[in-house]
Amino acid sequence: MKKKKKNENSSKIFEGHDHGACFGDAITLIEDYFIEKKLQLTPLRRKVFEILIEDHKPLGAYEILDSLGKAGFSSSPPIAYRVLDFLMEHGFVHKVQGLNAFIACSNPEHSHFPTFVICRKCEKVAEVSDEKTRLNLSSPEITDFKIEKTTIELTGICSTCENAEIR
Amino acid sequence: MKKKKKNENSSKIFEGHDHGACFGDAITLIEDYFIEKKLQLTPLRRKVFEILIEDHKPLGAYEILDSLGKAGFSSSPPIAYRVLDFLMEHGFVHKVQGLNAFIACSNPEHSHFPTFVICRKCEKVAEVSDEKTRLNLSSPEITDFKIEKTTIELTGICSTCENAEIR
DNA sequence: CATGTAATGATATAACGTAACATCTTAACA
DNA sequence: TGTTAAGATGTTACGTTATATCATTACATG
Ligand SMILES: [Zn+2]
Ligand SMILES: [Zn+2]
Ligand SMILES: [Zn+2]
Ligand SMILES: [Zn+2]
Repeated sequence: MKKKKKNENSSKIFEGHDHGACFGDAITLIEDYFIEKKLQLTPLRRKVFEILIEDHKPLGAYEILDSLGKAGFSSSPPIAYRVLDFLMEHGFVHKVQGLNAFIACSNPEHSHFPTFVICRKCEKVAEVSDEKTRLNLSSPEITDFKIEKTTIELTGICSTCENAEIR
Repeated sequence: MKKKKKNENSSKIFEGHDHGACFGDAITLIEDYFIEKKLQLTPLRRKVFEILIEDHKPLGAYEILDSLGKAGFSSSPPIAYRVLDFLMEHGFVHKVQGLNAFIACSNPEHSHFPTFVICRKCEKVAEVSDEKTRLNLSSPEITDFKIEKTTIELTGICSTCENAEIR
């Protein structure tokens, strides 16, 4: 199961990738994690995660509910929110606050404080590990505060969209 | 109008401050800015800003609407959202995404990418200038992206609340 | 069987936000 | 000064996002 890490040496966060491998790897990873932690990867939870990892972009709760409905599950709001909360607790899903939407984690192997880079034009979203973009939290202003969770979202325009805008 | 800057040498971001001076300074600042930019600081806009600066904490749009209603203004949703958008455009108000709430800027003199530090227990929120906490955005991952806006929110527990939790 | 616990289902409603259009005010200008 | 255009506010209606609450199912344990 040891695959080459995706985009390891790339400087382009919005590049494509081998999504088949990405999908398979992610499923394996969540299965293993759930077994190890003695959690139930129920059909509902699996389906929600699959919907997110398949689309590989942020989806609103009600979009997820639509998909769930089409797949034969209940599609009442609490269903989605409960499962999403659960998956978020365990680091397999993040919420993109600026879009009121949810996205499968691109790198659940790391315990991390992810940064999301969001193009306002093409609406692509990239998750960047905190190893790459790191807040300077050493300033004395923050020493009397214990950080439990971070929301870091960078909105702007990707080079592809910017080049398109110029002409 | 040259007052000593608030908390200049403090290491505690959740400390109190001279709110009378804070309020007065902020009003003066926004008045001057609006004159300089030939913008209308109308009664409605002034009132919304006063509500926020007075409370000095994040308020939901509907809380603001309540206050507006009590002050004799219309309290239909678009009123608040329009004025908030306007004040945000000019940097006098920020949205705290994690709370769906709005807060007066603590430091509108700077053009900045602010960081918000949010205690989940006492719900106090501090705005920290980007001069203090700065993202490392030099990583090649982000060089093909032009950042226009940042959302940086650190949620956790302040030392006061943590000490209270222990006993 | 009785009880407990985890997960899911279902209804209703709260909270947040916007589109569209009407009315009123201000600033600019002939 | 009256006309006009732009800016600001008001109003209705609606759309979207999220939660509270209670009911049901399934399965484990004593
Ligand atoms: Zn992640
Ligand atoms: Zn783009
Ligand atoms: Zn600010
Ligand atoms: Zn606190």
